[in-house]
Amino acid sequence: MLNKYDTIYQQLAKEIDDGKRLPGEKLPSEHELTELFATSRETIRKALKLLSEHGYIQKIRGKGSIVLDRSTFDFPVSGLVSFKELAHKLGDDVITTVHSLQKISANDFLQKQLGCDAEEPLWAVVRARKISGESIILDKDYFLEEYVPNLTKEICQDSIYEYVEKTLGLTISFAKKEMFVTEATEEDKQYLDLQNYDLVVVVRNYVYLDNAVLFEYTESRHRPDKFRFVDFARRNR
Amino acid sequence: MLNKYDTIYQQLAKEIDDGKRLPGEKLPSEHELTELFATSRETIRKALKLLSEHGYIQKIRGKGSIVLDRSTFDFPVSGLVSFKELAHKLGDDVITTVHSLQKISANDFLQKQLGCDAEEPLWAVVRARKISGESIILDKDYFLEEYVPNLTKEICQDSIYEYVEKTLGLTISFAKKEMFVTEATEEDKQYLDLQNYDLVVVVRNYVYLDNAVLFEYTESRHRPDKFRFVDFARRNR
DNA sequence: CAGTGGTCTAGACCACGCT
DNA sequence: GCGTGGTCTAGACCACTGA
Repeated sequence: MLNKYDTIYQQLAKEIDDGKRLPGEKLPSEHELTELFATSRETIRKALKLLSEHGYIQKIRGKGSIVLDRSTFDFPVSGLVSFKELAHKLGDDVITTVHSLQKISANDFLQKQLGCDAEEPLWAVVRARKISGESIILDKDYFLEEYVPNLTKEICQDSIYEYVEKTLGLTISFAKKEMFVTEATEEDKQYLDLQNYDLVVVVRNYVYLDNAVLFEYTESRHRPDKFRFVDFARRNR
Repeated sequence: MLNKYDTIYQQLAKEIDDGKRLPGEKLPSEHELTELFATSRETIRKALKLLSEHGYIQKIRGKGSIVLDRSTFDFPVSGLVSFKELAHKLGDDVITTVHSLQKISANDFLQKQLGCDAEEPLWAVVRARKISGESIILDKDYFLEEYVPNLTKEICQDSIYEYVEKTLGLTISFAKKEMFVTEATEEDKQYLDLQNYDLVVVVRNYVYLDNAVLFEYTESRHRPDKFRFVDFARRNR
Protein backbone atom coordinates (compact mmCIF):
# COMPACT_ATOMS: atom_id res chain seq x y z
CA MET A 1 0.00 0.00 0.00
CA LEU A 2 1.25 3.38 -0.97
CA ASN A 3 1.00 6.74 0.73
CA LYS A 4 -2.35 8.37 0.72
CA TYR A 5 -1.13 11.26 -1.42
CA ASP A 6 0.57 8.92 -3.87
CA THR A 7 -2.61 6.87 -4.23
CA ILE A 8 -4.63 10.01 -4.91
CA TYR A 9 -1.99 11.17 -7.40
CA GLN A 10 -2.12 7.89 -9.26
CA GLN A 11 -5.88 7.82 -9.39
CA LEU A 12 -6.13 11.35 -10.76
CA ALA A 13 -3.28 10.70 -13.21
CA LYS A 14 -5.09 7.62 -14.44
CA GLU A 15 -8.31 9.55 -14.90
CA ILE A 16 -6.44 12.06 -17.03
CA ASP A 17 -4.62 9.36 -18.99
CA ASP A 18 -7.92 7.60 -19.61
CA GLY A 19 -9.52 10.76 -20.92
CA LYS A 20 -12.00 11.00 -18.07
CA ARG A 21 -10.62 14.45 -17.40
CA LEU A 22 -9.89 16.43 -20.54
CA PRO A 23 -7.25 19.08 -21.21
CA GLY A 24 -8.54 22.53 -20.40
CA GLU A 25 -10.97 21.27 -17.79
CA LYS A 26 -10.55 22.18 -14.17
CA LEU A 27 -10.05 19.63 -11.42
CA PRO A 28 -12.37 19.94 -8.43
CA SER A 29 -11.06 22.50 -5.97
CA GLU A 30 -8.69 21.41 -3.22
CA HIS A 31 -11.53 21.80 -0.76
CA GLU A 32 -13.79 19.52 -2.81
CA LEU A 33 -11.03 16.95 -3.29
CA THR A 34 -10.53 16.98 0.46
CA GLU A 35 -14.09 15.75 0.84
CA LEU A 36 -13.98 13.42 -2.17
CA PHE A 37 -10.97 11.57 -0.78
CA ALA A 38 -11.86 12.07 2.86
CA THR A 39 -8.48 13.50 3.74
CA SER A 40 -6.84 16.76 4.73
CA ARG A 41 -6.04 19.60 2.40
CA GLU A 42 -2.25 19.31 2.74
CA THR A 43 -2.46 15.71 1.61
CA ILE A 44 -4.50 16.73 -1.43
CA ARG A 45 -1.93 19.43 -2.10
CA LYS A 46 0.89 16.88 -2.11
CA ALA A 47 -1.00 14.82 -4.67
CA LEU A 48 -1.63 17.90 -6.81
CA LYS A 49 2.03 18.86 -6.53
CA LEU A 50 2.97 15.49 -7.99
CA LEU A 51 0.44 15.93 -10.79
CA SER A 52 1.87 19.31 -11.64
CA GLU A 53 5.46 18.05 -11.45
CA HIS A 54 4.58 15.34 -13.94
CA GLY A 55 2.91 17.71 -16.33
CA TYR A 56 -0.66 16.57 -15.72
CA ILE A 57 -2.02 19.83 -14.39
CA GLN A 58 -1.13 23.42 -13.89
CA LYS A 59 -2.22 25.20 -10.74
CA ILE A 60 -3.34 28.79 -11.02
CA ARG A 61 -3.88 30.78 -7.89
CA GLY A 62 -7.38 32.07 -7.51
CA LYS A 63 -8.68 29.94 -10.34
CA GLY A 64 -7.98 26.27 -9.90
CA SER A 65 -6.03 23.34 -11.31
CA ILE A 66 -6.24 22.98 -15.07
CA VAL A 67 -5.69 19.67 -16.85
CA LEU A 68 -2.86 19.99 -19.38
CA ASP A 69 -2.47 18.37 -22.75
CA ARG A 70 0.18 15.75 -22.21
CA SER A 71 -0.06 14.39 -25.75
CA THR A 72 3.04 16.38 -26.74
CA PHE A 73 4.88 15.00 -23.70
CA ASP A 74 4.68 11.37 -24.66
CA PHE A 75 8.33 10.67 -25.32
CA PRO A 76 10.03 8.51 -22.72
CA VAL A 77 10.76 10.58 -19.77
CA SER A 78 13.89 12.36 -18.78
CA GLY A 79 15.51 11.44 -15.54
CA LEU A 80 16.98 8.18 -14.53
CA VAL A 81 15.91 5.69 -17.15
CA SER A 82 18.07 2.68 -17.76
CA PHE A 83 18.87 1.79 -21.31
CA LYS A 84 16.88 -1.36 -21.05
CA GLU A 85 13.73 0.43 -19.89
CA LEU A 86 14.13 2.96 -22.65
CA ALA A 87 14.56 0.36 -25.35
CA HIS A 88 11.60 -1.52 -23.96
CA LYS A 89 9.41 1.56 -24.21
CA LEU A 90 10.52 2.11 -27.77
CA GLY A 91 9.59 -1.47 -28.55
CA ASP A 92 12.91 -2.07 -30.26
CA ASP A 93 14.96 -5.21 -30.21
CA VAL A 94 18.16 -4.55 -28.32
CA ILE A 95 21.25 -6.67 -28.16
CA THR A 96 23.96 -5.97 -25.64
CA THR A 97 27.55 -7.03 -26.25
CA VAL A 98 29.95 -7.02 -23.32
CA HIS A 99 33.32 -6.07 -24.72
CA SER A 100 35.18 -5.99 -21.46
CA LEU A 101 34.65 -6.52 -17.75
CA GLN A 102 37.55 -6.05 -15.39
CA LYS A 103 38.67 -4.81 -12.02
CA ILE A 104 40.85 -1.73 -12.20
CA SER A 105 42.20 0.97 -9.90
CA ALA A 106 40.94 4.52 -10.30
CA ASN A 107 43.16 6.61 -12.52
CA ASP A 108 43.26 10.40 -12.31
CA PHE A 109 40.23 10.87 -14.54
CA LEU A 110 38.04 8.38 -12.68
CA GLN A 111 39.22 9.61 -9.34
CA LYS A 112 38.00 13.04 -10.33
CA GLN A 113 34.70 11.82 -11.78
CA LEU A 114 33.86 9.63 -8.81
CA GLY A 115 35.48 11.77 -6.16
CA CYS A 116 37.06 8.61 -4.82
CA ASP A 117 40.52 7.81 -3.52
CA ALA A 118 43.43 7.22 -5.84
CA GLU A 119 43.78 3.53 -6.64
CA GLU A 120 40.24 2.87 -5.40
CA PRO A 121 39.22 -0.54 -6.72
CA LEU A 122 36.59 -0.25 -9.44
CA TRP A 123 34.68 -2.36 -11.88
CA ALA A 124 35.07 -1.24 -15.47
CA VAL A 125 32.53 -2.46 -18.00
CA VAL A 126 32.38 -1.67 -21.68
CA ARG A 127 29.21 -2.61 -23.51
CA ALA A 128 27.83 -1.90 -26.95
CA ARG A 129 24.08 -1.66 -27.55
CA LYS A 130 22.76 -2.83 -30.85
CA ILE A 131 19.33 -1.59 -31.91
CA SER A 132 17.67 -2.97 -35.01
CA GLY A 133 20.94 -4.50 -36.05
CA GLU A 134 23.18 -1.46 -35.64
CA SER A 135 25.60 -0.73 -32.82
CA ILE A 136 24.38 2.66 -31.68
CA ILE A 137 25.53 3.20 -28.12
CA LEU A 138 28.77 2.46 -26.31
CA ASP A 139 28.34 2.31 -22.55
CA LYS A 140 31.37 2.63 -20.32
CA ASP A 141 30.47 2.00 -16.68
CA TYR A 142 32.63 2.35 -13.58
CA PHE A 143 31.37 1.12 -10.20
CA LEU A 144 32.93 1.25 -6.77
CA GLU A 145 33.83 -2.36 -6.16
CA GLU A 146 33.04 -1.90 -2.48
CA TYR A 147 29.32 -1.90 -3.27
CA VAL A 148 29.27 -4.47 -6.03
CA PRO A 149 31.37 -7.42 -4.88
CA ASN A 150 30.54 -9.74 -7.75
CA LEU A 151 29.92 -8.92 -11.32
CA THR A 152 29.71 -11.39 -14.15
CA LYS A 153 29.35 -11.18 -17.89
CA GLU A 154 25.84 -12.52 -17.57
CA ILE A 155 24.80 -9.70 -15.28
CA CYS A 156 26.31 -7.13 -17.63
CA GLN A 157 24.51 -8.76 -20.52
CA ASP A 158 21.28 -8.20 -18.69
CA SER A 159 20.74 -5.08 -16.62
CA ILE A 160 23.31 -3.99 -14.06
CA TYR A 161 20.78 -1.68 -12.42
CA GLU A 162 18.39 -4.51 -11.89
CA TYR A 163 21.16 -6.55 -10.27
CA VAL A 164 22.25 -3.67 -8.07
CA GLU A 165 18.75 -2.80 -6.92
CA LYS A 166 17.01 -6.14 -6.80
CA THR A 167 19.77 -8.56 -5.90
CA LEU A 168 22.12 -6.39 -3.89
CA GLY A 169 19.31 -4.33 -2.34
CA LEU A 170 20.99 -1.00 -2.95
CA THR A 171 18.75 1.97 -3.70
CA ILE A 172 19.64 4.50 -6.33
CA SER A 173 18.42 7.89 -5.27
CA PHE A 174 19.32 10.29 -8.02
CA ALA A 175 21.63 11.02 -10.88
CA LYS A 176 23.24 13.95 -12.54
CA LYS A 177 23.53 13.93 -16.30
CA GLU A 178 25.82 15.96 -18.48
CA MET A 179 25.66 16.00 -22.25
CA PHE A 180 27.95 17.24 -24.95
CA VAL A 181 29.20 16.39 -28.41
CA THR A 182 32.76 15.39 -29.13
CA GLU A 183 34.90 13.67 -31.71
CA ALA A 184 34.59 9.93 -31.96
CA THR A 185 37.55 8.05 -30.52
CA GLU A 186 39.19 4.99 -32.03
CA GLU A 187 37.27 2.94 -29.48
CA ASP A 188 33.98 4.43 -30.65
CA LYS A 189 34.81 3.62 -34.23
CA GLN A 190 35.82 0.10 -33.28
CA TYR A 191 32.68 -0.81 -31.38
CA LEU A 192 29.98 1.32 -33.02
CA ASP A 193 28.51 1.36 -36.50
CA LEU A 194 29.23 5.02 -36.94
CA GLN A 195 28.64 5.15 -40.67
CA ASN A 196 30.23 8.40 -41.76
CA TYR A 197 29.73 10.23 -38.52
CA ASP A 198 32.87 11.41 -36.81
CA LEU A 199 31.09 12.91 -33.79
CA VAL A 200 29.40 11.20 -30.86
CA VAL A 201 27.01 12.53 -28.23
CA VAL A 202 28.43 11.80 -24.80
CA VAL A 203 26.09 11.48 -21.83
CA ARG A 204 27.90 11.42 -18.52
CA ASN A 205 25.87 9.94 -15.74
CA TYR A 206 26.72 10.29 -12.06
CA VAL A 207 24.66 7.89 -9.98
CA TYR A 208 24.15 8.24 -6.25
CA LEU A 209 22.93 5.72 -3.73
CA ASP A 210 20.46 6.65 -1.04
CA ASN A 211 23.27 6.94 1.46
CA ALA A 212 24.60 9.91 -0.55
CA VAL A 213 27.53 7.92 -1.94
CA LEU A 214 28.47 8.51 -5.55
CA PHE A 215 29.02 4.94 -6.58
CA GLU A 216 28.91 4.90 -10.34
CA TYR A 217 30.12 6.94 -13.23
CA THR A 218 28.81 6.02 -16.67
CA GLU A 219 29.65 7.41 -20.04
CA SER A 220 27.18 6.64 -22.83
CA ARG A 221 28.47 7.44 -26.26
CA HIS A 222 25.71 7.71 -28.87
CA ARG A 223 25.77 7.83 -32.61
CA PRO A 224 24.52 11.37 -33.16
CA ASP A 225 21.58 10.65 -35.44
CA LYS A 226 20.07 8.24 -32.91
CA PHE A 227 20.35 10.46 -29.90
CA ARG A 228 17.37 12.12 -28.29
CA PHE A 229 16.66 13.61 -24.91
CA VAL A 230 13.61 15.18 -23.35
CA ASP A 231 13.54 17.40 -20.30
CA PHE A 232 10.43 18.61 -18.60
CA ALA A 233 11.41 21.57 -16.50
CA ARG A 234 9.40 23.62 -14.14
CA ARG A 235 10.46 27.16 -13.51
CA ASN A 236 12.53 27.84 -10.40
CA ARG A 237 13.42 24.32 -9.81
CA MET B 1 10.11 39.80 1.24
CA LEU B 2 10.00 36.16 0.32
CA ASN B 3 8.23 33.23 1.87
CA LYS B 4 9.56 32.02 5.11
CA TYR B 5 10.58 28.67 3.66
CA ASP B 6 12.25 30.30 0.68
CA THR B 7 14.21 32.60 2.98
CA ILE B 8 15.37 29.65 5.05
CA TYR B 9 16.28 27.75 1.88
CA GLN B 10 18.36 30.65 0.61
CA GLN B 11 20.16 31.13 3.88
CA LEU B 12 21.09 27.45 4.16
CA ALA B 13 22.07 27.31 0.48
CA LYS B 14 24.31 30.31 1.02
CA GLU B 15 25.94 28.71 4.04
CA ILE B 16 26.71 25.66 1.94
CA ASP B 17 27.95 27.71 -1.01
CA ASP B 18 30.16 29.71 1.35
CA GLY B 19 31.68 26.58 2.81
CA LYS B 20 30.22 27.15 6.26
CA ARG B 21 28.64 23.73 5.94
CA LEU B 22 30.87 21.14 4.34
CA PRO B 23 30.01 18.12 2.20
CA GLY B 24 29.45 15.05 4.34
CA GLU B 25 28.38 17.03 7.35
CA LYS B 26 24.85 16.76 8.62
CA LEU B 27 22.48 19.68 8.87
CA PRO B 28 20.84 20.19 12.23
CA SER B 29 17.77 17.98 12.55
CA GLU B 30 14.40 19.29 11.43
CA HIS B 31 13.44 19.69 15.08
CA GLU B 32 16.53 21.78 15.80
CA LEU B 33 16.00 23.88 12.68
CA THR B 34 12.45 24.50 13.83
CA GLU B 35 13.85 26.16 16.93
CA LEU B 36 16.72 27.88 15.14
CA PHE B 37 14.37 29.61 12.72
CA ALA B 38 11.47 29.87 15.14
CA THR B 39 9.02 28.27 12.79
CA SER B 40 7.04 25.08 12.31
CA ARG B 41 8.44 21.79 11.13
CA GLU B 42 6.47 21.71 7.86
CA THR B 43 7.99 25.05 6.91
CA ILE B 44 11.46 23.72 7.62
CA ARG B 45 10.62 20.68 5.55
CA LYS B 46 9.65 22.85 2.60
CA ALA B 47 13.01 24.60 2.81
CA LEU B 48 14.84 21.26 3.01
CA LYS B 49 12.85 19.97 0.05
CA LEU B 50 14.11 22.88 -2.00
CA LEU B 51 17.68 22.22 -0.86
CA SER B 52 17.42 18.59 -1.87
CA GLU B 53 15.81 19.45 -5.21
CA HIS B 54 18.70 21.75 -5.97
CA GLY B 55 21.32 19.19 -5.07
CA TYR B 56 22.47 20.83 -1.84
CA ILE B 57 21.54 18.03 0.51
CA GLN B 58 20.30 14.49 0.58
CA LYS B 59 17.77 13.48 3.18
CA ILE B 60 18.10 10.05 4.71
CA ARG B 61 15.32 8.73 6.86
CA GLY B 62 16.42 7.88 10.35
CA LYS B 63 19.75 9.65 9.93
CA GLY B 64 19.44 13.23 8.84
CA SER B 65 20.20 15.62 6.02
CA ILE B 66 23.66 15.32 4.55
CA VAL B 67 25.38 18.16 2.73
CA LEU B 68 26.36 17.08 -0.77
CA ASP B 69 29.40 18.02 -2.79
CA ARG B 70 28.08 20.42 -5.37
CA SER B 71 31.51 21.17 -6.80
CA THR B 72 30.82 18.88 -9.73
CA PHE B 73 27.43 20.56 -10.23
CA ASP B 74 28.75 23.99 -11.00
CA PHE B 75 27.67 24.25 -14.57
CA PRO B 76 24.71 26.54 -15.19
CA VAL B 77 21.60 24.76 -14.38
CA SER B 78 19.18 22.85 -16.49
CA GLY B 79 15.67 24.13 -16.78
CA LEU B 80 14.50 27.35 -18.17
CA VAL B 81 17.56 29.56 -18.48
CA SER B 82 17.46 32.30 -21.06
CA PHE B 83 20.45 32.63 -23.30
CA LYS B 84 21.29 35.97 -21.80
CA GLU B 85 21.36 34.64 -18.24
CA LEU B 86 23.44 31.71 -19.39
CA ALA B 87 25.99 33.87 -21.16
CA HIS B 88 26.14 36.17 -18.18
CA LYS B 89 26.96 33.26 -15.91
CA LEU B 90 29.66 32.16 -18.26
CA GLY B 91 31.08 35.66 -18.16
CA ASP B 92 31.43 35.71 -21.91
CA ASP B 93 30.86 38.57 -24.25
CA VAL B 94 27.79 37.84 -26.30
CA ILE B 95 26.56 39.65 -29.37
CA THR B 96 23.09 39.05 -30.74
CA THR B 97 22.30 39.68 -34.36
CA VAL B 98 18.66 39.86 -35.40
CA HIS B 99 18.47 38.42 -38.87
CA SER B 100 14.73 38.64 -39.28
CA LEU B 101 11.64 39.73 -37.41
CA GLN B 102 8.26 39.33 -39.04
CA LYS B 103 4.63 38.48 -38.56
CA ILE B 104 3.62 35.22 -40.19
CA SER B 105 0.74 32.77 -40.13
CA ALA B 106 1.27 29.32 -38.66
CA ASN B 107 2.16 26.73 -41.26
CA ASP B 108 1.58 23.04 -40.73
CA PHE B 109 4.80 22.52 -38.79
CA LEU B 110 4.25 25.43 -36.42
CA GLN B 111 0.60 24.61 -36.00
CA LYS B 112 1.68 21.18 -34.81
CA GLN B 113 4.46 22.47 -32.57
CA LEU B 114 2.33 25.13 -30.91
CA GLY B 115 -0.94 23.25 -31.04
CA CYS B 116 -2.52 26.43 -32.39
CA ASP B 117 -5.04 27.11 -35.13
CA ALA B 118 -4.07 27.10 -38.77
CA GLU B 119 -3.13 30.58 -39.94
CA GLU B 120 -2.75 31.73 -36.31
CA PRO B 121 -0.79 34.99 -36.41
CA LEU B 122 2.72 34.55 -35.03
CA TRP B 123 5.90 36.45 -34.56
CA ALA B 124 8.90 34.81 -36.15
CA VAL B 125 12.35 35.89 -35.02
CA VAL B 126 15.68 34.59 -36.22
CA ARG B 127 18.72 35.54 -34.17
CA ALA B 128 22.34 34.48 -34.16
CA ARG B 129 24.39 34.49 -30.96
CA LYS B 130 28.04 35.33 -31.22
CA ILE B 131 30.26 34.28 -28.33
CA SER B 132 33.87 35.38 -28.22
CA GLY B 133 33.67 36.40 -31.84
CA GLU B 134 32.09 33.26 -33.27
CA SER B 135 28.48 32.71 -34.27
CA ILE B 136 27.61 29.64 -32.27
CA ILE B 137 23.85 29.50 -31.83
CA LEU B 138 20.97 30.19 -34.18
CA ASP B 139 17.74 30.92 -32.33
CA LYS B 140 14.46 30.64 -34.16
CA ASP B 141 11.57 31.85 -32.01
CA TYR B 142 7.86 31.75 -32.72
CA PHE B 143 5.41 33.55 -30.42
CA LEU B 144 1.64 33.78 -30.44
CA GLU B 145 1.03 37.34 -31.55
CA GLU B 146 -2.00 37.50 -29.32
CA TYR B 147 0.22 37.73 -26.24
CA VAL B 148 3.00 39.88 -27.62
CA PRO B 149 1.37 42.75 -29.50
CA ASN B 150 4.52 44.71 -30.21
CA LEU B 151 7.97 43.43 -30.92
CA THR B 152 10.85 45.50 -32.19
CA LYS B 153 14.37 44.78 -33.30
CA GLU B 154 15.62 46.50 -30.16
CA ILE B 155 13.70 44.11 -27.93
CA CYS B 156 14.99 41.11 -29.86
CA GLN B 157 18.49 42.47 -29.60
CA ASP B 158 18.10 42.51 -25.86
CA SER B 159 16.12 39.75 -24.13
CA ILE B 160 12.64 38.81 -25.32
CA TYR B 161 11.97 37.00 -22.05
CA GLU B 162 12.73 40.11 -20.06
CA TYR B 163 10.33 42.09 -22.24
CA VAL B 164 7.62 39.45 -21.98
CA GLU B 165 7.91 39.08 -18.22
CA LYS B 166 8.82 42.57 -17.05
CA THR B 167 7.12 44.83 -19.56
CA LEU B 168 4.14 42.75 -20.60
CA GLY B 169 3.68 41.22 -17.15
CA LEU B 170 3.27 37.69 -18.43
CA THR B 171 4.62 34.87 -16.30
CA ILE B 172 6.41 31.92 -17.79
CA SER B 173 5.65 28.85 -15.77
CA PHE B 174 7.50 25.94 -17.32
CA ALA B 175 9.03 24.56 -20.45
CA LYS B 176 9.61 21.26 -22.15
CA LYS B 177 12.92 20.74 -23.89
CA GLU B 178 13.79 18.23 -26.54
CA MET B 179 17.29 17.68 -27.85
CA PHE B 180 18.73 15.86 -30.81
CA VAL B 181 21.42 16.12 -33.43
CA THR B 182 20.75 16.69 -37.09
CA GLU B 183 22.38 17.82 -40.29
CA ALA B 184 23.08 21.50 -40.62
CA THR B 185 20.75 23.29 -43.02
CA GLU B 186 21.75 25.95 -45.52
CA GLU B 187 20.38 28.51 -43.08
CA ASP B 188 22.64 27.15 -40.32
CA LYS B 189 25.63 27.38 -42.61
CA GLN B 190 24.69 30.88 -43.62
CA TYR B 191 24.31 32.33 -40.15
CA LEU B 192 26.70 30.26 -38.04
CA ASP B 193 30.46 29.87 -38.05
CA LEU B 194 30.24 26.12 -38.39
CA GLN B 195 33.88 25.54 -39.28
CA ASN B 196 33.93 22.05 -40.72
CA TYR B 197 30.99 20.71 -38.74
CA ASP B 198 28.05 19.52 -40.77
CA LEU B 199 25.90 18.63 -37.76
CA VAL B 200 24.07 20.86 -35.31
CA VAL B 201 22.51 20.15 -31.93
CA VAL B 202 18.88 21.22 -31.97
CA VAL B 203 17.15 22.17 -28.74
CA ARG B 204 13.43 22.52 -29.09
CA ASN B 205 11.83 24.55 -26.36
CA TYR B 206 8.13 24.67 -25.64
CA VAL B 207 7.30 27.52 -23.30
CA TYR B 208 4.10 27.81 -21.31
CA LEU B 209 2.57 30.79 -19.56
CA ASP B 210 1.11 30.51 -16.09
CA ASN B 211 -2.36 30.36 -17.59
CA ALA B 212 -1.38 27.03 -19.13
CA VAL B 213 -1.16 28.44 -22.67
CA LEU B 214 1.68 27.22 -24.87
CA PHE B 215 2.71 30.52 -26.31
CA GLU B 216 6.18 30.03 -27.70
CA TYR B 217 8.13 27.50 -29.66
CA THR B 218 11.87 28.03 -29.94
CA GLU B 219 14.46 26.11 -31.82
CA SER B 220 18.07 26.71 -30.78
CA ARG B 221 20.61 25.32 -33.19
CA HIS B 222 24.07 24.94 -31.66
CA ARG B 223 27.45 24.28 -33.16
CA PRO B 224 28.11 20.81 -31.76
CA ASP B 225 31.44 21.47 -30.07
CA LYS B 226 29.99 24.35 -28.06
CA PHE B 227 26.92 22.56 -26.83
CA ARG B 228 26.53 21.39 -23.27
CA PHE B 229 23.61 20.47 -21.08
CA VAL B 230 23.30 19.43 -17.47
CA ASP B 231 20.35 17.70 -15.91
CA PHE B 232 19.95 17.05 -12.26
CA ALA B 233 17.36 14.35 -11.87
CA ARG B 234 15.86 12.91 -8.78
CA ARG B 235 14.51 9.44 -8.96
CA ASN B 236 10.76 9.04 -9.50
CA ARG B 237 10.25 12.54 -10.62
C1' DC C 1 -17.91 39.49 -2.52
C1' DA C 2 -17.17 34.29 -2.39
C1' DG C 3 -14.05 30.87 -3.99
C1' DT C 4 -9.59 29.60 -5.30
C1' DG C 5 -4.75 28.17 -4.30
C1' DG C 6 -0.32 29.60 -1.23
C1' DT C 7 1.63 29.70 3.26
C1' DC C 8 2.01 28.54 8.00
C1' DT C 9 1.11 26.34 12.50
C1' DA C 10 1.19 22.79 16.31
C1' DG C 11 0.33 18.91 17.01
C1' DA C 12 0.15 13.40 15.98
C1' DC C 13 1.75 8.79 14.62
C1' DC C 14 4.79 5.99 11.82
C1' DA C 15 9.20 3.79 9.62
C1' DC C 16 13.79 3.74 9.87
C1' DG C 17 19.02 3.89 11.73
C1' DC C 18 21.71 3.39 15.25
C1' DT C 19 23.55 1.89 19.75
C1' DG D 1 14.91 3.14 23.06
C1' DC D 2 15.84 7.37 21.12
C1' DG D 3 16.40 10.49 17.45
C1' DT D 4 15.79 10.93 12.71
C1' DG D 5 12.90 12.05 8.66
C1' DG D 6 7.99 10.72 6.29
C1' DT D 7 3.12 11.24 6.49
C1' DC D 8 -1.12 13.16 7.97
C1' DT D 9 -4.46 16.23 10.28
C1' DA D 10 -7.51 20.39 11.23
C1' DG D 11 -7.30 24.44 11.52
C1' DA D 12 -5.73 29.62 10.32
C1' DC D 13 -4.69 33.70 7.51
C1' DC D 14 -3.29 35.60 3.10
C1' DA D 15 -3.27 36.84 -2.13
C1' DC D 16 -5.40 36.41 -6.12
C1' DT D 17 -9.47 35.76 -9.52
C1' DG D 18 -13.81 36.67 -11.31
C1' DA D 19 -18.58 37.90 -10.96
